[in-house]
Amino acid sequence: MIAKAKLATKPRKSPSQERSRATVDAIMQASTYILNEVGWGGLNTNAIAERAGVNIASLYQFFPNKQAVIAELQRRHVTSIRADIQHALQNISNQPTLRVALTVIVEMVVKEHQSAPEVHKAISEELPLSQRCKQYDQGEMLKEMVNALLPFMKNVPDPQLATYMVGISIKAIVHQVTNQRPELLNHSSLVDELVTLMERFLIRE
Amino acid sequence: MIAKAKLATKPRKSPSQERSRATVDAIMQASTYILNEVGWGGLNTNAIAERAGVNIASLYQFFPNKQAVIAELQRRHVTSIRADIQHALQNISNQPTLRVALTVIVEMVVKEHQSAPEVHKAISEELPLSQRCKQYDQGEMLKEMVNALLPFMKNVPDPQLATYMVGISIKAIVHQVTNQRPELLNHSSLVDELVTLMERFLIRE
Amino acid sequence: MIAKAKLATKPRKSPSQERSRATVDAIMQASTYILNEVGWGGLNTNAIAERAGVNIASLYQFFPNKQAVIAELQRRHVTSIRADIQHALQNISNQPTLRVALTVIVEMVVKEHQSAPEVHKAISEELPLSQRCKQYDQGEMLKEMVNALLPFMKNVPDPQLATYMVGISIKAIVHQVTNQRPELLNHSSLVDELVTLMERFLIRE
Amino acid sequence: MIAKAKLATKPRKSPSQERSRATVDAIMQASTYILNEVGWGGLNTNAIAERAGVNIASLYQFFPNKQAVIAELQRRHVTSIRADIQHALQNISNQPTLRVALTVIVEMVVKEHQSAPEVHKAISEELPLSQRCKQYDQGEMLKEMVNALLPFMKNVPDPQLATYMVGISIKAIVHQVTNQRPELLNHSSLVDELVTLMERFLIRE
DNA sequence: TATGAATGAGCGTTCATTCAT
DNA sequence: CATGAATGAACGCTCATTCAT
Repeated sequence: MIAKAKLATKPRKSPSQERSRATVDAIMQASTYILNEVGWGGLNTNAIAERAGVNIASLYQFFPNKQAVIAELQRRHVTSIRADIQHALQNISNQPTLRVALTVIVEMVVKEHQSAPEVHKAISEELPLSQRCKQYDQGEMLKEMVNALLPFMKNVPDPQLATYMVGISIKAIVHQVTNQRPELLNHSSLVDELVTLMERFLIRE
Repeated sequence: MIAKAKLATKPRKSPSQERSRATVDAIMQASTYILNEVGWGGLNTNAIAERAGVNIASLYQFFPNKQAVIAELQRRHVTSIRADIQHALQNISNQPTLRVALTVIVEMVVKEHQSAPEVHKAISEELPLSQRCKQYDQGEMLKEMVNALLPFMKNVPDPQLATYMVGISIKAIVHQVTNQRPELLNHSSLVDELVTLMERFLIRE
Repeated sequence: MIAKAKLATKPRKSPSQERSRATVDAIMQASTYILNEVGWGGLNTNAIAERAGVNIASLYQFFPNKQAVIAELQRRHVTSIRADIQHALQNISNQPTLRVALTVIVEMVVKEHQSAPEVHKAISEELPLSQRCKQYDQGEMLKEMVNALLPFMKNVPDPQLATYMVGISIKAIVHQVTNQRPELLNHSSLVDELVTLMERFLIRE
Repeated sequence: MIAKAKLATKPRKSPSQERSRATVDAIMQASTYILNEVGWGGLNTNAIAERAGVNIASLYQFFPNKQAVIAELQRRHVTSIRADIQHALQNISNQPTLRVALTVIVEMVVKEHQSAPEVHKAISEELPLSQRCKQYDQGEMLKEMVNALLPFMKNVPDPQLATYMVGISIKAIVHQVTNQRPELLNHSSLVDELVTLMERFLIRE
């Protein structure tokens, strides 16, 4: 018997009282802990509740189902970095040179990975892609990035495509480096090289 | 109680007769099917056996546990593309220009994604990273790529790092495009642009 | 592949409400029933839960595994008779003659076998010895028995050994008689003869 | 669902050929090994066959089912010691004194435990009693023992009962000592004391 | 409302036994 | 007939979720 289901992922009620918020926070923290220490296979609602120190029935008073817990986990992470992202993107156009603009972007992505590395790692490495919130990976920033970078480009036949490629590359490289060779992030040469990779691609002379 | 365990993932018995090889093949095929149609969450040994049309106990005569089934799935995929990879890598140095060499590499990666796209997608998008075989993601090809590309580079301060970055970028972009915008692969412009991205990074004049 | 494993046998949760105590009791009762009616081979957790009228998952909320159920079964039986044993042992020294003292002991053992005969039979005949709780067979009472009987002995070269032998004999005879020829227990001659066997061994004139 | 079944326990065919005998022997040896090293819980036909180095289907050509394997194991053990037992029993009446006669019996029982200690331990400690062949525990020797010992008894009100008790005691003590304190068997005092226990019970002056 | 208890459905795995070459 | 393969029926145990106090 093979079946697939879609469930509501909205939190059941907004934690208005302090007590409630603490409970939800504990659930989020516990979920992150388990994802990192045990992995996706160990992430079950009973374990989350136990680790969080809340009763399993309480968990279900704040979340309609397991999916909602996972969704909230991602929503929180996205929210926590969205401000940074927005801020960075808006500043890009004001930068004097492409090099500076790209540096801003790269550093933003790095920051994104370092702000809550466990959460990020848990989400990006343990959650099967089918469990991911659309918003999470999907760069809404793409359009904004295109607009921001367009003025700097020279001889780029398809700016949209180029931006797409640039976005993917930056994310992928920063992600891999963060998880496989974090020591490289300390040497500025990585950021430099990343910026160079993009710069030479977007300005072709 | 939170615990993590590692199990042997080697096949239990290698099928010697043809009948059993068919059984194992059916298991592999069924696993792939389920990963694609239902996702990681629906991949359980009973479902695999049922879909494969074999008894669950037969599955366990050839695989000591579920992990081993998953591992074999990955092993087979890696094996099936390793030949192509080896061949491509050995030919790189013989290419006249960097542009041609890079094109060979990119096309190899594209081929890798297209040879068994469902398997590849299933493994790379559904399997939590902690379930992946080490060999799978690990680019042994990195060293070889460095050697092959080194003669072509100009003004690259850290060829090792550059190659690492190039490798990640190509994989990431081809992967994302394959899964999100497969129509782009038909227009040669993507490959062209990818090659351009790399070429301008490795030859800086 | 041949392997042996030891698992924790401590109860997982102690039932705090009355409802759950009833559940645990039902599980114990069902286990005893199955051991008696079907035997060790039929003692599986699903059957226990079904017979107890509780959900299988409930069973596992109070017992971490099957072993724990079996262990608890034994623990309860031991506990239920320990009081009698203690009481009897403490009274031995106060008896006027060896004959009376031995009678007390024998009657205690008989009582032990009759207090919960099904449980006792199930445990002692169906449980492979490797499944037994250490405490169960282990006579802690040996030391106490030695001390109690010592003053009565005459010409016994090794009182320790003699007590050991006496203990084994009483248990074995009562056990076998209980299970094979229970009608003998009604005739007081058996107890008499048992006492005589011991008396003549411990007082040699 | 609770059910109980009785199956035929006769070997399917007598191993006439040499090859066959070797196979059966290997199966017996493997069963004993597993019983001792893993216990009753690990004794399954697949494991037996694997350990014996024979195909599982071959096992079922010599034994109709698992019960038959177990039965044969016991039958062989009984057979291997029956000669000794018969011999000893027939000699009892010819002994000059009760003390010598009892010594013969005790030494016979000791020998029985030492002749194939693993087999004996496996059968007596791991096999649930419901798996035992009737013949095994059941002393047919009882009647013979009564007859043999009767001439020596003095003032024993119920010789039948006394013999029954004596038989149980000897077996139980030797068994326990063998398994718990084997070092005691070397000191002759144990046998001496055992004989004394019986002697003073059967001759009351 | 917070909590201990409960549960249906199902998953990973085993085992006694039979089939087919 | 010896062997690899196959299988039905369980069994131990878990998990997402709900009930009841």
